[in-house]
Amino acid sequence: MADKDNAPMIAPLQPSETGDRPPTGSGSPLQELRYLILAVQREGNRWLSEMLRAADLTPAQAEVISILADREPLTLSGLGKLLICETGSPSRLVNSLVQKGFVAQDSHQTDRRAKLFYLTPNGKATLALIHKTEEEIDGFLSALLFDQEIKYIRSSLYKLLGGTAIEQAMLRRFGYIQND
Amino acid sequence: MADKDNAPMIAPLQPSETGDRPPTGSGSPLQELRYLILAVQREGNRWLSEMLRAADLTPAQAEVISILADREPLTLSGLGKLLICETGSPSRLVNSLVQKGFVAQDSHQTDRRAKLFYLTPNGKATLALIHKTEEEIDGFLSALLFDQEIKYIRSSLYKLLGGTAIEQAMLRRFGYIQND
DNA sequence: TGATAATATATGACATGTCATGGATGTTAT
DNA sequence: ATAACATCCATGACATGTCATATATTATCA
Repeated sequence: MADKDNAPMIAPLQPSETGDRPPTGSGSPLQELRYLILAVQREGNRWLSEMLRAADLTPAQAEVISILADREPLTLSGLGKLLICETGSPSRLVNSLVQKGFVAQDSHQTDRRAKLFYLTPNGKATLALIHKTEEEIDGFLSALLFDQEIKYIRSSLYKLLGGTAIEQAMLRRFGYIQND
Repeated sequence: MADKDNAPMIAPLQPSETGDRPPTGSGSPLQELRYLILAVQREGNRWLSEMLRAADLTPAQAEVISILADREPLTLSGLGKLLICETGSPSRLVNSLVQKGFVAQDSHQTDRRAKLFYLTPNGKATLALIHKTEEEIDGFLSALLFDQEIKYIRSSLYKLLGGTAIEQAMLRRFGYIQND
């Protein structure tokens, strides 16, 4: 619009709102991939937030409830080794669920430093929406991606996690590692 | 404190730290994919943070500088249409860069609501590290992924963004849309 | 023109994510 | 036993991300 192909030295008088595309294409395909992963994560998180709002849950909180439903009781430390959304010990995240009445705690039998967290009945009640949400996501993904594509992406992305702590969390969560 | 009626019926005598793997495998391959994307994004962001810390920049701040380097001057609104890391108008994000002296602003010629932001010399100086960081990421990705894998992932992930605002941002950033 | 809607920006509010620190408790090595 | 070390947890600090709201300015149109 504002740019003429034969007037490269002259700054546009009415610059387009998002500027001109850089001449060389500053983004390599690899940078594009990096931002693409960011974009999908962000967009997915917004969608998830919206769906979980009906249960007064954030995506991170829903991940905690989901994990507890499968493996309670867990300590903060154990939970931290399973969470993908956050590293370290999820003190505040779990506390927000205690505040909401979805999670309660017991003292640990043999380690007075640790607490054991488990779902309350109200917490378990949120599982209906969480599972419905997960199914909706499954439906969305399987409508857009062939099984073969999913396998390719899965194998490629696992390569990128090679050797990291979060890879261990993924493997613990999805069945390749029994425990720790 | 000890046992409530909603506590698990049988407390494991020696619970493993991360609990037992759920019998049915609660995560479908599609849920695994969802968490995998989250995991890669998180791990990448931590790595990026670490590398950019030498320039006192966060990943989001580096994205702003990168975009401005290619397309300055931009308004907040124009920048917001190009940013992947954040939706809406990045007031606070850009302000943090003004505070650090990496970005300055002019008044817009024809719209008194808008401001035009551009890089200061100090801001341009950070591009050396930003580009070095991007090259390091490119090297990492190309060492682990074949070109064909990158194409597959790219095409699959773009499908997931179909019709969203962030897809427009990706297209504007990476050359499929000239302007707006 | 005048009223209405749309846009650009700023900011409060809230919940993350990440790192660092510190206190309490448990484990290990001597 | 005990001193050194490691682990569990809580919390302060900082920068996001997201949404909602408020204000100023511009665009639209009856």
